[in-house]
Amino acid sequence: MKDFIKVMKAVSDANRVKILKMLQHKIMCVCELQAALEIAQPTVSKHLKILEDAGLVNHRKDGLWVDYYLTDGASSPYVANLLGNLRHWLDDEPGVIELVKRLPGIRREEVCRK
Amino acid sequence: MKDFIKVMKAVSDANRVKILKMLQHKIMCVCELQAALEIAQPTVSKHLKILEDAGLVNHRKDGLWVDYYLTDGASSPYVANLLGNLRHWLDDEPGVIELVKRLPGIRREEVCRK
DNA sequence: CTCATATATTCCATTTTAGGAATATAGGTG
DNA sequence: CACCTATATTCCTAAAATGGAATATATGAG
Repeated sequence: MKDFIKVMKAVSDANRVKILKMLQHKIMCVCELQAALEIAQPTVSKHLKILEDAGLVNHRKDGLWVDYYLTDGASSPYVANLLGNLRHWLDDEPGVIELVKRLPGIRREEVCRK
Repeated sequence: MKDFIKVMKAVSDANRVKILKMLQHKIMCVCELQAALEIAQPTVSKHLKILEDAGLVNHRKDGLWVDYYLTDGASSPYVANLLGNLRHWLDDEPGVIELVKRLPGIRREEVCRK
């Protein structure tokens, strides 16, 4: 029950859902996600931690960057089902369309390093 | 997005999930659900309202009682998918097993009318 | 109409959650 | 080593969620 609720809570926030939808298109580091969502960096990190604790994303270090990507859903049927359905769910959501459209223009070399 | 999140939030609470699992077995009125969950009646009513707003349950009046039952999931693919999967998900959860086992003994004629 | 019962709503307290500013940590460069 | 940058963590505040007591509403009985 706790695992189930942890996963459901993880996808009960618009910014976290947007993160999942973006990661469907490409692996992204924290600063790229931050630039896309236009929220503070610590907020992004905390959302990513919640998603990771739920088994929805994983991370891999690449020098200074930390790349986040969707898991294969092996941690639970809840995760597998959600990640599977989210591949098409919300694709026609205006906020998601807008985000995805801007994704190609968000590259870490330009977005970070202020 | 708002619809999706409303559904996910609705199933992000253990008592609400338990209500859904019980309604898989039989239509129940508020006082039966209250007796099963052992929480205050207003709390049950509020949980039911959240589930109904999300499209997961409906209600029908039967005299003084108000019977709640699972919807057919027609309100959204999120609801349809969740109700479908919840038919088997969490079936081996101790808390759910215990609840379901006690269901036959919870009848409105005995449980209410104090 | 009066009374009793099942449910819904209001109000309040406690807890949880989301967000950001400030700070700490980790890894890279010189 | 010192310094810079990306990320994580801590601390704090505001908003939202949960739960119950008190109250309101609705339906049925007499």
